[in-house]
Amino acid sequence: MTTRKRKKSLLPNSEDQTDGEAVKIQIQCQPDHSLQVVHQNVGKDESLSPYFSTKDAVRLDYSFFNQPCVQLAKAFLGKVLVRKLTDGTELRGRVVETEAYLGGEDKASHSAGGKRTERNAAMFMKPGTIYVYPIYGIYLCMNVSSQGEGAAVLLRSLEPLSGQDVMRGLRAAKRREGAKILKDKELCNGPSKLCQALDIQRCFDRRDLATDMEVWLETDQGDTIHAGEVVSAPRIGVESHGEWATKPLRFYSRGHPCVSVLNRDAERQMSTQSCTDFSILGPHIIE
DNA sequence: GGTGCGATCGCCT
DNA sequence: GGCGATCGCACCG
Repeated sequence: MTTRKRKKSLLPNSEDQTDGEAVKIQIQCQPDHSLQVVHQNVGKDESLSPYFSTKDAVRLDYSFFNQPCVQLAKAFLGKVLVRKLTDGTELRGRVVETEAYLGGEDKASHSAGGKRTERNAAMFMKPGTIYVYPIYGIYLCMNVSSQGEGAAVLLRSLEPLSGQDVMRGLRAAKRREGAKILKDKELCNGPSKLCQALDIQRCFDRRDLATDMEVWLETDQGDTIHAGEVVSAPRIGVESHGEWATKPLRFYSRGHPCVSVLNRDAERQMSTQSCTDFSILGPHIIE
């Protein structure tokens, strides 16, 4: 068995973003599980947009979001979340950690028991609908509804790919003066952190990730996650919900430095498991 | 690095 | 009136 070490330097840093010229950065998983950093200069006229798909990046539509919750939560891993600010700046981050909230019998879900309120209405809307809600009075979390009544996927962590300096500024605005400068891997390593870093606001609630002009999801050549690299673990912060607290409905990219909380037990268990458990594979995951 | 604790307020009962 | 799908920071080893 080989173990993969991901060096810090693999994370693109702010120097990769040059003034006035877009630089597209990808970290690609190679067939041998190694990683390759790819830089591409993208002229202004060719800047990526929802209406400009290159062979490298393609916007995902309703058909992607219209899949069962657990499957969608895994399928999100490796995809690129893009946030276009009003000044045209595009912030990009690759999804490395998600959680599935199933609704119905899932007691940890805001929509448990089919409970529908003004707050969680987006969870019952069509797959791809964004559900943004405030938590602890001061933070926001971003979910995306999936197939299934009241089911949604919580986006927990991103690997910043471009716009890191803007993200740093957005994050710093919420922190005390004199706080240490955040490293790239600290910009989006938590559900509320990614909302701050990408300027996802409350008003994004109920918007459609498949068609919105300011936020969308892309697939690119670097988004393939190998099944053996996906950790399934209990969700974070739902300890009070009995047996549902222990179900392995959190998914993250193993060994990735941007994951918010590691679960060493789950990682150890999968090391001893056969890699032939195809039941956990999403459609984009290859062996 | 890991752990413990306080902040802070909308939502729901 | 109580709680929470979190975070930052101080403290400890």
